[in-house]
Amino acid sequence: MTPEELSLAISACLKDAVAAGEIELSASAVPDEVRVERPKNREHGDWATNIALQLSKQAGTNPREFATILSARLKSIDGVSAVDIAGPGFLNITVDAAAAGALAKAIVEAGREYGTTTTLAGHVVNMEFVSANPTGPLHIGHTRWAALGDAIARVLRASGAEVTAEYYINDAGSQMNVFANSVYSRLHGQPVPDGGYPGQYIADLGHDVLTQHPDIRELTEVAALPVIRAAAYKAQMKDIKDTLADFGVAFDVYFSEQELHDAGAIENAVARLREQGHVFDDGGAVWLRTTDFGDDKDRVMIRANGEPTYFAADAAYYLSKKDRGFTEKIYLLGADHHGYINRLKAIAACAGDDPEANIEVLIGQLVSVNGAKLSKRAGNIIELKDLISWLGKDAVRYSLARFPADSPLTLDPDLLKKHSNENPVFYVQYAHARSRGTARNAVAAGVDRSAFDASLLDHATENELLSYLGSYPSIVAKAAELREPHRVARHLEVIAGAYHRWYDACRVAPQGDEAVTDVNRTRLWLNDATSQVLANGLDLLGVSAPERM
RNA sequence: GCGCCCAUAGCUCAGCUGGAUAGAGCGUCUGUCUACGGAACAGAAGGCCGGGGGUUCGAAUCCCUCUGGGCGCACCA
Repeated sequence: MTPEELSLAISACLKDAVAAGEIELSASAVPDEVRVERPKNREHGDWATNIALQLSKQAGTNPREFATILSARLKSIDGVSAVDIAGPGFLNITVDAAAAGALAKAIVEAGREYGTTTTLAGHVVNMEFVSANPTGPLHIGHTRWAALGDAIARVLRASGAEVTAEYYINDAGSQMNVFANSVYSRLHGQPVPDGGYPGQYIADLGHDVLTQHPDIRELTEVAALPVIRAAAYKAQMKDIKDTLADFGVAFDVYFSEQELHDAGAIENAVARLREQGHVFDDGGAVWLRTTDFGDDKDRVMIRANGEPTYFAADAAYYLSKKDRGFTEKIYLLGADHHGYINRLKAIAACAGDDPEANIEVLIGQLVSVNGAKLSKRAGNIIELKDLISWLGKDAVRYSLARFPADSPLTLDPDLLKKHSNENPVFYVQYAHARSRGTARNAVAAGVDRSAFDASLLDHATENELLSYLGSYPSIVAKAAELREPHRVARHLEVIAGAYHRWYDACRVAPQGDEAVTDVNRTRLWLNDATSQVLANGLDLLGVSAPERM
């Protein structure tokens, strides 16, 4: 019995009680699923619900009386062995071992599908993240969004959503000229101009350009710059894509801002928004009246000099997403961009969309290193490439994915550089490796999965492990709904802990020359079910599940 | 000045949107140890959940306020 099945059954009992007139409630007040949770205290049964406390007031009765009526019906649920009323009106439910244990077999049979749901079926999502400017390598500041955004995309897909992961390349602005100028200067052995890009990588890019265009230094500045700009951009973009690939992050679409300009999408966007009645002219500039939709001030789209603003490109880009059929556009931005939320939402509203439903801006706090913010001047910029080579992809991804985006994160570079066991990723990965090792040993000792008797999984540690495996799908669904993949990571740590305790208490393989029994065979099912859940969960975080460590 | 985010164990952080005695990892201390790989397990110490009010059966969680941090307020990109 899974917690989902139990919660559905409880809801059915509630509806029956209402229909029978035992409880006075309107039908709409009865939830379709009654949340059950795992009590911290083992004496409080396997599952507990506070539904009586929540609904008794509406029902015009007191919680304990409500609980008493409901518990009489809950006892008749197949697989429920006891129902107790505790404290102010908690219902503590105990499930018999056979009903709980059946889950082990179900998980193994579901395989990679276990944990996937259809809770977000029908959602067509555009998930934009990273979108780092192509003027330099990815660094630790981008790493959080890469790890988080990719995990969110995976969790959404696991919940049935259709997700396109997208990277917006800001390849149009004046920054690209600054970028080209910087490379040009380094090519000629000159210091980069004021406001240019410092850093060794600029010189390295210069070398790249030089190998492709050996005579580049002979050209005049005017002739050389466009060539440099194109070649350096290409090389830098390749570097970014390679790094992301090493990090296990795959984008479905790399979207070029320049192509928006070239296709006339900016003018088109202005015209469309004007049609909607939200564009006005003032002081020679063209404005979008974003204040109609909660922005602090109206935004310029076309400057008085005729040049479009970055904001205009944003609007055109939004319309592109809309035209491509995405009902939900998710933006993952750093906290330094939180001022964009209102104007992005206003764009959606001006385009005739519902800013509540069709656009979602997720803001993540910036990563700091030893309390200092990251800056080129402070010299504490750490490239993603370096992080991966120091720690490995798995440790980096896991340690960033196990925290919610809105928690400020402080990293210690010394700790980062040493490959330490302090990272819980090893705890989880080890649990997986250990379960695989256990299976290998069991098979070698003649244990197979030819028999399964769920009632034999009656040890306290088995009860605990089964309950955590059982709540895994709802954790994934919750993670998708809230865009919080860290919930999956935390739950994996809980499962790993329960597995290690079970491992210590219950052997799978027979000891010495003992005969193989159904206890061994049934435990192998549970062992393999745990491997499966850990592997499925780690995959959602983009972390590997090793057979050996 | 206005706005958004944050404050929980010595450190890094969870806390399932209001539930039972606030948790984990690391660090410190003590055990398990002829072992299906110990990267493990059991236990101890460590907390006025930043301060103060409020809401109710019940608050780390919701509301108000103060304090202390981070970030943002362009015809830049």
